[in-house]
Amino acid sequence: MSLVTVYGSRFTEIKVAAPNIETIVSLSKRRGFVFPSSEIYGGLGSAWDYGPLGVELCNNVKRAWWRWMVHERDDMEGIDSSIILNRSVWKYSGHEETFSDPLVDCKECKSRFRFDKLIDEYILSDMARQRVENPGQPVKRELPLLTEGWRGLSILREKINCPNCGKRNWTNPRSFNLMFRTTIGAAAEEDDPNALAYLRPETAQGIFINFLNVQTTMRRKIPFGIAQIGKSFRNEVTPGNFIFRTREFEQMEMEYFVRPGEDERVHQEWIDYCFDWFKRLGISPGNLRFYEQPKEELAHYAKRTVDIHYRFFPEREDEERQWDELMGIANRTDFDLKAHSKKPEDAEGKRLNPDSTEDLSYFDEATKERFYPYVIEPAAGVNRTVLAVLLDAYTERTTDKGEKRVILKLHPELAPIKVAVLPLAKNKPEIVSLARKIKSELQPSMRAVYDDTGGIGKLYARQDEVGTPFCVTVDHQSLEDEAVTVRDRDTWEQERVRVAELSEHLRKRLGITC
RNA sequence: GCGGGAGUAACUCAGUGGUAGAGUGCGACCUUGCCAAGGUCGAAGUCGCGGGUUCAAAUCCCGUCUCCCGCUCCA
Repeated sequence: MSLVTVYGSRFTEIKVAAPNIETIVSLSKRRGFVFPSSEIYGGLGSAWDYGPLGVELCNNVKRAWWRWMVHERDDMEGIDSSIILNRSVWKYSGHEETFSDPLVDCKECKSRFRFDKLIDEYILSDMARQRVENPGQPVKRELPLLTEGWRGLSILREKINCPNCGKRNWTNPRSFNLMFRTTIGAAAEEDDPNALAYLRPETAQGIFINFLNVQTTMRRKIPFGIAQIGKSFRNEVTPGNFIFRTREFEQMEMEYFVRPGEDERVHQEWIDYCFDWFKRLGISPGNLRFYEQPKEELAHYAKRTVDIHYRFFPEREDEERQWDELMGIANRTDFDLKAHSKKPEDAEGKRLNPDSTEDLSYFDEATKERFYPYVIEPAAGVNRTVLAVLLDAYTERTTDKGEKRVILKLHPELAPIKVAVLPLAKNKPEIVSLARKIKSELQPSMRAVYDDTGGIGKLYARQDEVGTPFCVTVDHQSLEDEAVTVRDRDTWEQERVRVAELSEHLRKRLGITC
């Protein structure tokens, strides 16, 4: 097939804009990617619905991840665990206790503070004061830190003034658990502790509790991983920034089980492997970076965590604040498998987990050793990935006529629509029916649409704006030479392709192999 | 939760007490046929919601919800 440039580039400038989130929100709504949820009832804070194009994009992101993470590897299995799990899962994973923020309010000025932080600050400054006042004397720590309970309450009441207004009139500390609660059983009372259940705040626990099921049924040897994609729910104190932080979100998580001692090396391998994935999705490396979480920020289960950041907020002045988390790759050690196992005992021989019926340790046949595997966890958000992909693909181009054109340079694998078939003359029935026929023939192997409402320029512009990689135009000549024009979204170059070879031609350029 | 800003058509917005508007987009038809062409016609908003003041409220007042920015927070 010969490359015939029927029509050369007609743009004078390509401006890769640094779009702010507002631009993407507007485009998303206008073109059917993302709608504000429950809009006709005034909306629901921080909830978004994916429209016809958005759901295609989401599904494509998930499919790409699954293929990269599961199908292309030899050491991976997938599962889909339920969202509501036995409450004990969250008790022993530490989420019931740790996944919450204790807050107090100043009744005078209505300011709100983290209770534990106030106490910690007071104790540290009190210790500093002792050092100054009694140099050389042993320093007395006034009270235990938060991990030992609410015993800081009297300190708060007696010694801490509101940092904002200086008064001392506190509410009781209240625990804001980030897990959504519900009750199981239609007739259960809302506050019945036996009926209490949580919506999962992470998909990981569903993997840990199935570790043995997967390992034995699939006859897996360590190292291997289990992947899962699914919804999670967190009652965030401050959600926001479009789909960046929502209370309901979708995660793509994988737990990779390794022998203790090999965890640090494998962790680093996964960090690099994951970074490559985002590059593979077409995201510019200049908008990606690594972020090593400082020790004090680490989650309760993590030994080391490295995040992959995306420059979500390029409009912010403070360079550091332009970046935020896209994916976290954590070394969770053997914390979770051990926590869910019935075997481990404390110093006095008492079982640490009296509720579990299984021991989730692994027996290595080669070395005849039994141990709890360490876990490396790459966890990414579907929604954040979609947002990053949209931001990164957004391009503005100024044509010769000075018109601004929006082009979404999505990776072909992610594009909601792969090809649009457009008749050049819609008042010629032969051309229209040929175009419709071509569209029908492409349909089974790729997402294809037909459109004839408008001049050709408008039809191209519409497809550019939603990231369709290819447009196929059918003209008078097509009726004679059985060939059509394939127009490229990024270069606007055209080539003539025989109809008989069209499907294969497009599949090749789209990278569709199956 | 506090402070500030905002909410009018699908999108971007004008409209400071007197009949609800523009551009874009959308639909139909005519004309045209390779980068948002032109023309004609059309659909679409109880001006976020509730109350109050007024002869009359998108507009003034009170309440409330939502969004944005800042504070606080963010496995």
